Amino acid sequence: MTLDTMPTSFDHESRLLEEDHHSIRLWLRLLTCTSLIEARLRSRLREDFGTTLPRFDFMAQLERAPEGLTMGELSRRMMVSGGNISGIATQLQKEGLIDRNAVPDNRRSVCVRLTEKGRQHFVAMATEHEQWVIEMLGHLNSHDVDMLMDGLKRIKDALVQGDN
Amino acid sequence: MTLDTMPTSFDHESRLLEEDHHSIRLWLRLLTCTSLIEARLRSRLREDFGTTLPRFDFMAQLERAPEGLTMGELSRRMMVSGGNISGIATQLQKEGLIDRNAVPDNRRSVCVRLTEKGRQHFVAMATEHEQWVIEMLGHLNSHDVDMLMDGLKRIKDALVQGDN
DNA sequence: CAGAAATATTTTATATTTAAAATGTTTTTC
DNA sequence: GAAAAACATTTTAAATATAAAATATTTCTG
Repeated sequence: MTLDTMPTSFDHESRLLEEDHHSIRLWLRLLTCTSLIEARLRSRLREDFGTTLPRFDFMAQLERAPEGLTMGELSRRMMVSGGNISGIATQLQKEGLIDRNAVPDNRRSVCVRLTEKGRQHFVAMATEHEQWVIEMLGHLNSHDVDMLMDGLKRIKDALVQGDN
Repeated sequence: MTLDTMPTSFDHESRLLEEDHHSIRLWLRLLTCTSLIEARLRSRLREDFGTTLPRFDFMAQLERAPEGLTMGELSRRMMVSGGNISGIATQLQKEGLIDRNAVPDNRRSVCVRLTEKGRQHFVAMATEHEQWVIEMLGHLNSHDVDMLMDGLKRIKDALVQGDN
């Protein structure tokens, strides 16, 4: 390295260090917001409905797919392990909120659907759930929401893009 | 309700419904981004260092507080239960990465600190960890980062403000 | 200052989560 | 078409998480 390149090099270095911290700080703030919201939803679901967030999310996925989903598809959409899905499904089935059926053309797969009882149960919870989220995020003006949606989309796209 | 107020009322109604969905969609996107980042950090920590995210976070809190932290303070900062903190501390202490000392003026409290071995171990991990976060978020330009930091701060402040 | 209330941590019991192994099924490859 | 590879789910074992009870200490209150 020559003397006249050093300042430039240093400049890059310090700019890089700043960006490093920006990334970390953004990540920590993202994590804090998510944890705070999650904790509140979790305790409300427990208090008001005696259920858990994973169970609610499981049912939410099924409600959006009336024709049902395979265990693997649920695992991917909820971004949790297959074993986890398996455990939650066993519980919900025991309580008569979902059913598991064979898939005609693939005997490895299992198709999970909400039962009518499960659907009704979910709709009651979802109404409240939506209000809780609005209580927490509804104060943002549409400009802020759009900015956040946009920035987060950029993060999400980059993450699912460069997948590893 | 008179006929001439109906359109306005309907308008409010539909605008409200839209905002509802905006809140839910924002929350889901926030959760997706956090889950994706968390999953990747988790697997890298396991692959490269044979450790877990909670243990890393525990040590990260201590590294930022060289004078040490009480168990309760750790619990609050990490936003997890005291029992959880207690369990992780037992592990890390067994491995010689932290120590627990009495607090002079309050015999109920325990002061946890990184040992020198723990500090060195953490610094090695943190260097890599920072790079992983930069890989995931470093592509954002400073304008996007500022917007996100700002919007997230607004969310965070509202959450810790109206605490329940 | 004695009893009550609050605080800090640990322990216990239970549930959730993950990774990895096990099992069974389907597809690919040679 | 048989063996190998890939896929889908379940089971298992270990770590993590919570709430609630237990223990010990400190502060408050009358």
